[in-house]
Amino acid sequence: MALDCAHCPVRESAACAVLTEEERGALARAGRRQTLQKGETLFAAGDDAAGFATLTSGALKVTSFDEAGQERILALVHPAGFVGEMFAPFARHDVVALAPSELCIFAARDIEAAIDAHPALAKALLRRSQEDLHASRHLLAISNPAASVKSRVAAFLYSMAETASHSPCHPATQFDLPLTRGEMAGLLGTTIESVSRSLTALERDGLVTRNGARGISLSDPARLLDAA
Amino acid sequence: MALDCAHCPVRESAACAVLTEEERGALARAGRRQTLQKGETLFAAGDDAAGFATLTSGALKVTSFDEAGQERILALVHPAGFVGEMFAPFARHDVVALAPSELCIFAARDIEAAIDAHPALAKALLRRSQEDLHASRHLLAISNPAASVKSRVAAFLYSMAETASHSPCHPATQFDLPLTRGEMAGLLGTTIESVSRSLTALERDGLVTRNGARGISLSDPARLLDAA
DNA sequence: CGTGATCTTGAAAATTTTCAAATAGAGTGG
DNA sequence: CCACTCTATTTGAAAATTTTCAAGATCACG
Repeated sequence: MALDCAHCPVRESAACAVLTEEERGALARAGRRQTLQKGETLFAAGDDAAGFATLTSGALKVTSFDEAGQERILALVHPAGFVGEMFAPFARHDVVALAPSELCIFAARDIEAAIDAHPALAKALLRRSQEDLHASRHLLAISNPAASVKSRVAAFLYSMAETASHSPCHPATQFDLPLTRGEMAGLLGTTIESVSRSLTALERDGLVTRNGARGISLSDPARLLDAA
Repeated sequence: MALDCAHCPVRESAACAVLTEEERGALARAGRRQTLQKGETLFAAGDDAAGFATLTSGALKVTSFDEAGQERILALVHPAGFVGEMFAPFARHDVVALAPSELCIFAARDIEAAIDAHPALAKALLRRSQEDLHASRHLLAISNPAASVKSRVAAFLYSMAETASHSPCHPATQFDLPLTRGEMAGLLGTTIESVSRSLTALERDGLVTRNGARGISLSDPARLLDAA
């Protein structure tokens, strides 16, 4: 399906927002729209012709598998996020939909041509890449094995509260987790059971209220940050 | 001290290599050379006027501290690497020399002007940022708390063997660790003692030979990757 | 309302950390 | 050049955390 930027929910915030109408139109003609069901794979590690994509709705995970076949989630991608390994000859990680998702996908050569043709796009992608780098380092910090599982879960909940919030400075006090227990375990480097026990403990401490398996309420999100 | 690109050891590989002689000269006049002793801080978290730097020799670490004051190493920077948080209003992490180091440093506004003036520079920085992102995700994968400390140490040694090698595809079989046990622990999210015990165990398994505290020999580096 | 999947809880087993002490190394001043 | 001292590393044993294995409890949905 061709792209229709006029109705794109992330037209203000995605990297392509820096282009003029005409430039964006030209890029849009090169790309196409794709829908993914929960669990479907966008790119698989080893693909040598993987392209690039901007997520317009839904959520993705970037994952790797260790020798034992254990999945580790390396990144979450939210709407307006951009995925694809620029300058790498093939994809090094799997990218899978966490929820029903819509994307604009582009062939590698089209993105490269657009970068060369539109300096503003290169700069916008640089900005986004730096944000991804920061997010990756943040995940590295909150998944520190030296910290207890409980504090890792608490730090993750705080991050999710920030992500769920639409105001930039204040975390949301109520939201639904986009991940299963197993995915949270894969992100934090622990087990389903330990995540579950940590949530129970945080609830017992009065830091969190659970509404079903996915719903989270936080009366004072900041207190999560100094949870043991 | 002013910059002298003609004798720069990374003039072929750093981001500025994509500039013409004249462009690079102009940028060089805006920057200056700085030397750091081991342990000295280049940028500190919270600095609001942190700039940017290309490392020409030595090694740096990018670190954060958790609430308990525990250091976590988020990244290692090698020669030709570029540090500085573009698009962020202040530095979010500390950057400290692991060894005597030399750098070219630039003010934020000069780099921003150069990005706008030279599209090739924006593209080169985008490439480098993507490499940093990949390195960060690789660290996330090898420091997975779900894996045993021994396998994390083994994966780290393999990474260091790749870094130490000057041929792109084959890891070095002999090299010196640039990190103390404490720094390795901070990188892998464990303790000094556990790192030490893991090295002893890997040596007992015949995967590694130690020469003093820092020297490492690997008869078959690839075997490290499936070390339990 | 089943039914399968996801989540929670319990108790034993395993790993890792902590605390304590011994050893090895690097640098210094005699 | 050697003894000394300070730091970094290794090793040991107990304590703590986490994982594993095994059931239950809940939830989403057809």
